[in-house]
Amino acid sequence: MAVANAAVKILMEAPVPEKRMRNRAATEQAILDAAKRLLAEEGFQNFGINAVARGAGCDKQLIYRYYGGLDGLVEAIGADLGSWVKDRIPDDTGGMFLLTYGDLMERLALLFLDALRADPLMRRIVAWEVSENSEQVRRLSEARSKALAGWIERMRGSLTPPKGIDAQAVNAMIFAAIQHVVLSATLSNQCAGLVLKTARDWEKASTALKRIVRGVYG
Amino acid sequence: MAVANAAVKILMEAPVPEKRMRNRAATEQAILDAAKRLLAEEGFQNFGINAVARGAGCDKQLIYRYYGGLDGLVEAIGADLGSWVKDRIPDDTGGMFLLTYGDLMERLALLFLDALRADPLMRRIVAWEVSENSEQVRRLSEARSKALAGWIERMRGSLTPPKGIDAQAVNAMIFAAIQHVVLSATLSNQCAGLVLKTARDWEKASTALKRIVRGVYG
DNA sequence: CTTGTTACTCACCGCTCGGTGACAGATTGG
DNA sequence: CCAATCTGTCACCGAGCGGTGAGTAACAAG
Repeated sequence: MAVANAAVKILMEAPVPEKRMRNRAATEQAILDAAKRLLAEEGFQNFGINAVARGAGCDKQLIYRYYGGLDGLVEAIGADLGSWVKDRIPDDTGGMFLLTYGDLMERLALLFLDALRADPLMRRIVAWEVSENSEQVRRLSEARSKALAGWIERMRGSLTPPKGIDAQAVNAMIFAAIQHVVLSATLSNQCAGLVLKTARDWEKASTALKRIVRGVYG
Repeated sequence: MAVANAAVKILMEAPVPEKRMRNRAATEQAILDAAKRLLAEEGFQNFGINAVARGAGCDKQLIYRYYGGLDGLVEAIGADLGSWVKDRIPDDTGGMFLLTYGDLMERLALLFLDALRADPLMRRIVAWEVSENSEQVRRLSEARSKALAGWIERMRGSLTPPKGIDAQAVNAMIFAAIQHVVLSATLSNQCAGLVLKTARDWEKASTALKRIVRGVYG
């Protein structure tokens, strides 16, 4: 029995020569990558110690040792979110000069829409934020909020909103709309009766978004 | 040991004379109520057969028998959602005549905002919709969508949107904004940097919403 | 080679989950 | 009266979860 098991073990491990080395840094990275991949692909529902360890191909004990458990790992994901800003800032303003606050917000809204559509991890985090209120998700939420605020700040330049308009409240509504539309469409290809499947459908959404922004800021 | 257990059992059951009767209809209702309560209060995360049975004070076997499992129970909740429409339709138009499509949409938006804020079950369902794509939530989502569409239809009357505007897309954005703002605020008292705690804060949100609607529809 | 330290694995714990089969007591029909 | 049916309870299954303590293999220093 023991002999047979040993034989099986050898046979199983033979075609896997690329065995991970004894390398703490690499293992930590593998764990973090697995966590992000798992969260992005499977969502927060089945996100747990066992699943991450399985995904990283190591023992869960290492997650406790290197990250202090799931909480610490989630925090590490949050820290990684800071890089989101850098990746999403285009070098130029898309060939147009942002003369007015309306120009800026229209561009920000469309950029954010596309960025969120293209980023499954960020989408899962947003969904998590509106579904749970644990300490974990609160820190993650804070990191995302900071990253987003920083992104907007860097894009804003010196433009200021028109007087007489509560831009913070209006912008919150606009960004809320984008987030919910993208989340809803990702899972069900529609939002509030509006089908969002083809590029043509999304054009409609963009147009509506522009119209809303322009309606408020001119 | 067995004798001691029996004694304990008698002692524990003694002060509970209000034993539920043998009454299938009442038990079914108790299960459904418990399910709705649980979903509304705890969210979909810990929503399961065991939890519902515990909440209803009966054995989970009865849920399988009477509803055919969790799926059937969720479907029953969805069927119940139809009553949402009736509860949320005010008899009058709030003392104002809805002369324009803008009037209508402003009123609908504000009504929907308040209704969602006041309805924890509906909020949990919306959060569920953007977090999971199981068959369960898809049916629930469909029921909610139908209820909402019917509600809007009955409020709309004979008003039609202005030409040249993709009202369906714009309205989807507006309703998406409301849903996300309410969800986010419920769990974290803020949305996209906008604090939403006091009635004063919510006034700001309402004002912004009105401004957006009026900006589009005049 | 010996001795520690570091990186990593394994076996096991208690618990809850969804799901099922067997059974007990009340009710009803003949 | 017995028998069937309905309502409800209970014990149990395998599986997966988060978490932990003990052990093992690689490496560096002496």
